[in-house]
Amino acid sequence: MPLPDANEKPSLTFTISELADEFGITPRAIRYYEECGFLSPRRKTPTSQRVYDERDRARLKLILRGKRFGYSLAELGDILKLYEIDPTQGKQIRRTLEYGIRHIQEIDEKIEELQEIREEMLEFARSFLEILEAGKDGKSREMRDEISGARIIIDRLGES
Amino acid sequence: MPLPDANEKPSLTFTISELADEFGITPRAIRYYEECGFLSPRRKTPTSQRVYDERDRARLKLILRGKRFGYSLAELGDILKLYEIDPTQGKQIRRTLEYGIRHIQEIDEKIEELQEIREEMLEFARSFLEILEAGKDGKSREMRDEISGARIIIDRLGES
DNA sequence: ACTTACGTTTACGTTAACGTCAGTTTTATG
DNA sequence: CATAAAACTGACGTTAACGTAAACGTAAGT
Repeated sequence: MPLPDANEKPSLTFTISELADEFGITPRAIRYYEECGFLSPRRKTPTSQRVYDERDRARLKLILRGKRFGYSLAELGDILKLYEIDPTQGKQIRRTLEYGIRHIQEIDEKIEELQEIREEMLEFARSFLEILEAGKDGKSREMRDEISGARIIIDRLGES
Repeated sequence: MPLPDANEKPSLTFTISELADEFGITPRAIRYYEECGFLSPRRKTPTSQRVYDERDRARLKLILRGKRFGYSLAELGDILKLYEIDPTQGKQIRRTLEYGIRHIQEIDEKIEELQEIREEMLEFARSFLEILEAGKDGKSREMRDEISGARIIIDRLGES
């Protein structure tokens, strides 16, 4: 008598609107990503509801993260492929690894650029603030408090 | 007799296609940004050629940089406004400064997120590489060289 | 002055990434 | 079992961000 396997993966699953709510998007968007071939949730019958598992969720998260950094869905397709390859299939392995490394280097460049932008913004805010501080004598008490509050925040931001 | 002012700013100027070439975009795109109100190059007559100066160039650079990080032109509009305000106009100053600070904090969040992604990618590449190394006995000399080359690169990427 | 390359405006075309119905079918619940 | 809530499948609509073509003016070299 085959007992029901107690070792069944408890792997949680999600409905389409659960994921949509969690990530602040619409079900339509999720279906669209499937149209593009980026997701392939299970179904009991070909017409029944989509069942998303952790893996699907992770992929969706990746997609949305990529979008926040300005990647188009087409570009994200390439990145997603990285997570699909079976490394025992020793054929395109080299290309895959190279692509992965290049991708990491791209990320490094983005980080550097962001740090430059950060410095610029900070510089801008500082000079802005200096002008404010120079003319604060004529200002109200309230205004002077605002200014010194901003000074504290900006100084703190300048430390990291 | 007014002499021609020898102190004229040598400020370099650019044509539309000079900028387009430099940044790898089309003149059409640059005109479009002007349509959106993000650029306002000088002209000798209202119908003659556009003359871009350093300031215009800087703004364009900012726009393109923003786009690379996933901002829409609409969002970039807000950021560009930051660079326009006259800080002697002590009215919306507080809002401006607050917006600037918030923007820096957003950048910090993006940097953090990128660092997380970087770690993930690196982790992925490492485990990928380990599988390769595990089965390298049966591989050709050439293949083994590839693998150890990748190992060096990935180890180096893991240090920073 | 002539040509040639570049610039300008106007206006319509295009593509990605969904939004928005409408009509139908599943799934959950009293 | 009924019925309401949620999902499904087309299919067409929309918006941002340009592309592209036509028709014309202008600046620069020969």
